[in-house]
Formats: sequence, C-alpha cells, structure tokens
Amino acid sequence: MNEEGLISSRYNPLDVEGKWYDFWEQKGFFHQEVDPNKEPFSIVMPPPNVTGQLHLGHAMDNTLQDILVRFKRMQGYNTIWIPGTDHAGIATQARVEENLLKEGITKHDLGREKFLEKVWEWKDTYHARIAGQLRLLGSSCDWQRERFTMDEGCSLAVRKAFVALFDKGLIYKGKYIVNWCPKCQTTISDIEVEYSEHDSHLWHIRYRVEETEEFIVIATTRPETMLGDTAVAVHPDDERYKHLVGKYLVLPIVGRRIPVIADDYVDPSFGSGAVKITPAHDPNDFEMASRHDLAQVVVIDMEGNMSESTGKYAGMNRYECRELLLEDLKSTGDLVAVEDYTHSIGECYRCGTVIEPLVSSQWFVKMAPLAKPAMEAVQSGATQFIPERFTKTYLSWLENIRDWCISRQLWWGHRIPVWYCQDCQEVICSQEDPIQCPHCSSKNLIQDPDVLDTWFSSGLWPFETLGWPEETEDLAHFYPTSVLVTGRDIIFFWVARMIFMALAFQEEVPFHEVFIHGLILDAQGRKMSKSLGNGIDPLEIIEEYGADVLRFMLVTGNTPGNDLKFQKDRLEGIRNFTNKLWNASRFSMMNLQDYAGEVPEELDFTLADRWILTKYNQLIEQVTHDMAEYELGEAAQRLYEFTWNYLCDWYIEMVKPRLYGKDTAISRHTAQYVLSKVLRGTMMMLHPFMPFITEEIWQHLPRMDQEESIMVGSWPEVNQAELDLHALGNMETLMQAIRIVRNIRAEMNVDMHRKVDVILKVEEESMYQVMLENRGYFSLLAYASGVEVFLDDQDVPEAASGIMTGLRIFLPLKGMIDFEVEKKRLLKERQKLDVEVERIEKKLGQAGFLAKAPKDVIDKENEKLKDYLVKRDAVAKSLEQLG
RNA sequence: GGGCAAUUAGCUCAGUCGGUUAGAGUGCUUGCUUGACAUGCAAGAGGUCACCUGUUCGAAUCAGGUAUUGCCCA
Repeated sequence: MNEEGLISSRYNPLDVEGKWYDFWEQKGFFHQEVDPNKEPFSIVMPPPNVTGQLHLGHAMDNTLQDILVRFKRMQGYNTIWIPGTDHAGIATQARVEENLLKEGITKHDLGREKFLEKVWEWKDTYHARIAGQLRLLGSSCDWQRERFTMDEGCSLAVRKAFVALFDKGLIYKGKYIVNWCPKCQTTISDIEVEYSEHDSHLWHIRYRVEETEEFIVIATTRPETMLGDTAVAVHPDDERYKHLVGKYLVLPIVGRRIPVIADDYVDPSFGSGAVKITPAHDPNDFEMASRHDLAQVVVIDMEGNMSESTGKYAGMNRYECRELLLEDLKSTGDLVAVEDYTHSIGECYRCGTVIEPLVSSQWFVKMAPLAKPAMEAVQSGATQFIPERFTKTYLSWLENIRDWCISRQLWWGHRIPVWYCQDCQEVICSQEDPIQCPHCSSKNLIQDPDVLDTWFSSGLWPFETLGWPEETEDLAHFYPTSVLVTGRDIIFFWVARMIFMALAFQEEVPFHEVFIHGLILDAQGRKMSKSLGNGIDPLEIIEEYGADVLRFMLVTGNTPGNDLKFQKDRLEGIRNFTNKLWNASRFSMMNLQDYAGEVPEELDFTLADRWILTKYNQLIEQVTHDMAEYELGEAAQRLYEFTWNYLCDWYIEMVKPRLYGKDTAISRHTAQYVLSKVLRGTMMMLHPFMPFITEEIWQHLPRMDQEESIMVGSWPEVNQAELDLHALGNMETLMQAIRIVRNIRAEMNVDMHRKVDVILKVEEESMYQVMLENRGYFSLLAYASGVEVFLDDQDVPEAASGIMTGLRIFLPLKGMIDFEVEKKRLLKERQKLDVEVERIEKKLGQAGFLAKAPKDVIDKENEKLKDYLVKRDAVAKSLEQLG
C-alpha cells in the first residue's frame, strides 16, 4: 500500500484508464513482429467509416475483438490486431458536401481537386477522433500496422485487383438499368437500396386498342412512367387478352403506338392482368424489354425530373408530374379507377431518397464465377460462421446474386483505373497511369471520371492490410486471418465480398471464422439511429462509468448473434462490481504488505484454502473453454460470480482472522499466498474484459513473475494438484450449515447482536471432524457464541432447528423466540419436503423409468429420495419436540 | 410470399449433451454503519419456461403446428 491510488474506498476509473493505455502503447505491447516459432493469431478490425465518430455498435464490435486479442496474446500466440478506417465514399462525400453547403459552397464551386482536399481534411479530423475513441475504449490494436482504405498500399491493391478482374473478363462496362439516387447523384448497388412499405394508390388507366373502341386497363403505382411505356404485357394463357396479343395500343396523352406482348412474367391475377412496360425505368420491365427487343424511352432524368422529351411535363419532378398527369388522365376519361394500395418502395440507404431505376452506362463485376468458390469455401467449412445459422443467410444471398455495379459518380474514392483514348476510342485498363494509347499512340487520354464502390476496396481488407500486392512476410505468416468479428447487418456488404475477393487473389479464404454479433438496440428495443435521435455516445458512458464498465456491459448478457438492448441501469451493477474488485484488492493489499509473492516454505492449507483453489482451477478450465467457444458473455458471468460470490463473500471473510494474525504464522503466510495467487489469477482472466482496473490492481499485488504488465502476462493454466473435490464437498456442507444458521436467525428475527449457541448433531465420523475443525466459522460468519459438535442424533429441547444431509443444527433460543413461529417455519419446511418426496416417489414408481433410464440417473433419484425422507423425519422429530 | 430469430421472475437476460429443487443481474420486502466495500452485508418473496399436439421412462430443452414480436430477403 505504498501508492496513493489504493487509498480511496471508491474506485475511480478516470484516474487510471488513460495512464495505463499510454503505458501499454509506449512499451509497445500492442505490436508484434512475425515470430515463426509461435502460432499466429490475427484479426483485422472492421474499419470504421471516417464519416463521423464511433457509436455503441463500434464499441461492442471492438470490445469483442479486444477480448479475443488480449486473451490470445496472453495465451502466447503471435498476436496482431490491425486497426484502420474506411473512406466510406458516398457517406463521407455527402457529409462534407453538407458541411460546405452551410457556407453556401457546392463541390462544383471548388472543383474536383479542391473538393478532395476538403474531404482529406475531414478524414484527418475524424480519423483522429476515431483513433482516440478506440484508445479510450482500451483497444489493444497494433497502431504501427494501422491502415486507411485509401492509403498508398490500399490504392495499389485496388488497382491491381481491378486490372486483374478486368483482364479475366470479370469486370465489364455495360448499359443496364441501375439504382440511381437523384439526391446523392450516383448509382448504388442492389444491396444499398432499402425497401419499406408505403401507403399509396394503384391507379387504373385505360389504353385504347388501336382502331377500335376496345380498351385494356392497366394498374400502376407509378403513373408518371407511362410516358415512357413501350408495350403492354399480358400472360400468354390469359383468355381475356389472347386476341389482343400482337395488336397495338394508343398511349393516352402521348399518342404513341405500343404493342401488346405476351410474357410468362406477367401475373394474371394482379390488377387487370395487363401491365405497362417501361423499360427505361423499371428493372423487371428492362429485362422483359430485352427479351422482346423493345425500345427504351427515357422520361426521367438524373435529377429525378421529367426529361425534355416529355413535352409539357418536362422539368417537373417525378411527383409533380404524377399529379398533373393524373389530372390530365381524369379529364380525358382514361383514369378509370383509383385504389388504396400499400407497396414497398426502394430508398437510398444513405439519404432515404426514393431510388430511380434508370438505364445508364456503368461498370459491373460479373458475380457468378466469383460467387461459386465463395459459397464452396463456407460449405466446406474453410470459413465457419459463429453462430452457424448465418451460413444460410450468406449462402442464400450468394445463390441469388446479380452482377455488382461498382462505379459511383462520386469524387471521393478510388478512381476507376480506365482511360479512354480520345482519338481511337481505345479503352485502356492499367495499373500504371498510361502515357499514350497502346493502339494509336495518342496522348489524348481521359481517365474515367467515376470512382469505385467503397466496398470494392473494403473487400480486399484482410490481405491488403498485410501488405498485398507485395509478397510480404506478414502476409505469409498472418494470412488467412484467424477470425473476423462483425455485426450481422454487414454479412452481405462486406463479409461475402471479402470472401470472394480473397478467393480471387489468394489461395485461401480471408479468415477461418466469422464471429457474428447482433446490434445494439435502445431500451425500447429499437435500432439506434440518427433520425430517431436515440443513439448513445460511448464517450459519455466512458466518462461516467469508465471503459471497463462499458465493455463489461457490452459483453455480459450478450450471446453470439443476438441483439443487445442497452439498459443504463445495468451499468450501475457493473460499476458496483468494479468497486467490489477494487475493495477486495484494497483489503488484500492491506494484509499483504509483508508478503512479496514467494511460495512460503511451509504451507498449511485449511479447508477454505483447498476449496478456493479448487474453485479457482475449475474457473480457469471453464473460462478458457468459454473463450475458445466464443461464449464471452458466459465467461464474463463466471468471473463475476467467482469473484463476488466465492472469493469475496466467503473466502476473504473466512481468511480474515488468519490474516489478522489470530492464528499461527504459517497459517497467515498460507492465507497470504493463496489469496494473492487467486486474486492475481482472477485479475488475469478478467483482464481481457476489464483491461484497466485489472492492470491497476495487478500492478499493486505482490510480484509472482517478471512481467511488466498484466497484458503481457500468461493466461492461467489449470494445476491438477490443486483440485480437491473432497474439500469442495466438505466446504459446501459447511457453507450450507452456516446458511441455515443465518436463515433461522433472520426468520426468527434474532439480529447479530444477540449471540446464540449453535449445536451441531452429526451422523458420521468424517463430517464430525470437518465440523469440529471448522466450527469457528459459525462464530465468524453466523454470529454464534459457542459451537458444539456431537456425534449423535439426540434432539436438543427448546431450540430452533435446521436440517441437512447428515447434519442437524440446533439453536437453543429459549426466551428469545416465539416457538409458535418456529413451528410454522418447520411446517412450511415439511410441506416443501412432502412435495419433493411425492415427486420422486412417483418417478421411481414408473416401470418405464426403471427399465429405460440410465443407471446413474436412477441412482441419483434414489439418493435424493433417501435424503428427503431423512430430512422429513428430522423435521417431524423437531415438530414433535415443540409439541 | 420465403427465410431467420425471439417469447423463461416486475424489468433485462442466461440456461451449450433431454434427467437442475429452472438460474443471474436489477427491482421489491425484511434486518444490519460487521476493523475491504452502504457502489456494502445477511435473509426472503417472486415462474403454468407464449400456446397446442407429438416423440420419449422423462421436455424450458427435440419434432410438427398456432399466436405475438422483431429482423432479413423478394
């Protein structure tokens, strides 16, 4: 106790957390070089977006990773955890644009180059903030290996990957219908479109059959697109329309002739059974049009406004046009019905704007050849999902995957490495910037203005961070990475893409395991989001409770793959736990001042010593097992229980007289040895969960090794010699006996100031010895004045009594309690035993049970029955005594 | 429409191989300033494991179905 830190009876995390992080970082404990003699353990951090700061979801993701990394590092693995950030093209650009707009500046005012400078500034600011947050959280990542998805190495990797896929014919440019966000002014991929239900209408519009007075009625949710209709389709077997297939219709308002076509795709039961076909503005219609060789008529432009070709509607936005057009159709009598209708509408995941499907020339990755090996890798178990059920999510997505649109009309991102020769129209895809056209030698080359989907570079993350495309030592040693830890919402966006990208460029999968966790929900179970304003800043929590508490909260009550509700009151409980740890250590320090951590020459283990050592070794085994199984919440729970309910509530209490010198010197030394050993080992196991407080405590405990820090110490291992199941059983009996005394006192309202005698009546010699040797604990822990132990079953008159297997406990309380109350208490006890006896007798009376249940189960039931019967008799006897 | 999950104490959640007296935290009740800790100690109350039907000697646990809620995909 030579440091002021342990004086306060309240633990203050803010006093210690920053200090230890700096210490670890300065000592270089986060960094490891390749060590060929050690088994590698590597994790790449899912790079947070430099869009903004970290939220609780990041805190959870990184806490789980840090727990695994600290655990493996202590187990002696060659451990690296590579941190990094993601440039997050569309999101970051949007934020910077928003920000500039506050000053009335658009990106076009600045121009591409100047605008990008602004984005880099933004990136620097937020990167610093994120890195700071990760440090506050305690993340033991290797900052020397930190990467950014747009740094030099990653840019090289992206070019290499793009060119390689291009050369293999897996990247192509084509004019297809894509998802266009009129607000973000870029394409987005299929998975970036979010669908949600909206109340709208189904408008029924009639199209006249050419040169007749017959009409076909079509139903649509998007009447404005009729301006771009180039056909109406019906099902080939639909009797209502068979005679019209091949005939022409006249498009109302527009007057254009369009054919009636037959296609299996049409659902005859929907609406009227006839659908309008707008190839330029609907993905399904686009497909159908290509089957039927229909023209595409573009009527909506990239701003979401009606295009020039739409006459009086030109320049209106989509919705204004809809209103006016419906008015017009009403006046011509062509709008024949309006029906309420709920349908799902695709919106931009970024800004929520309704996506406009439109035809555009874009770059695509051909998915089928890439998806196949990616599926096989998971089917064969080369990469495993934890929990396993996410395998299905992953596979079904890849099974139905369409080609991936990777070009984005943004400025912030990896520029597509393709140049167009302005003289001969040659397309040049090259890793190096070309100087002249390889075809015509022209120097008049223009690079494609677009950038790549952010996920294209993120897909390379597990190997580009290890040095690819260079053949580095890191790559050879640490790849494939051990495990990827990420949220379930990102399996498609990222996990799947990393797997197929890896298989395209490496011999092996990017990671052996994918540990999927859920999302953090607010107290009402809603997703945390900016729009709801229900997000919680992890920094606020850290300031109030400390990072250890936040981390522990995020991992307890958390089972793999399941969402976690954020309940603030749970933080209090965990804060109390850290305080408990703190005070247990404080107590220990006060009594270990003359102990330096050595193994005493002479040891004299008590029952309590043997018991806690057994419990401790069992804990090592269980926690180590849980960690390997990714049952981190379970591991944390066990550590909590052990520390509080066994170490503090029982062992420390029992060991006090010995530490206070009320026993022999050897006994005292033994107690010091056991206490410091167990406490130190428990801190080590808690360290991955609560790195700061465990380091603080560990640094104060007697030294048992030469390590400078708990984080580079060795994970405890089971010592078989310390396992004593006999002591375990005896101690449990003793504890139970003490509980019974406490219980009787409490129920009888005998408070601690009124000392009472305890008389133990024991059945067997061995138990007699145990109770005799440990009777002092009844005084210490149950306020007994005198304790007597007898090897007989004689009743003690005028006493309250308790019963357990092989032992009856009497408290002579004459004059102190009302025996009618005691009678009631015993009657209740007997009733309970009656129920148990009946239950087991019924079970044992069933022929089938005796015939088919395993012997040990039957034996167990018989044991129980015997035990209950003995107890019941004893209670009856006590009742008899009381009259 | 298809898929996945959840449903266990007032609340938040564990329960991994079918045999537990079904657990924890928190809240609640009662009593305690005990030479580490009132952010504490001790004791207690609190459950038809959503529902139905099976399988089984035995089901919170396995199978089928229903209901409710949430998520994902189309």
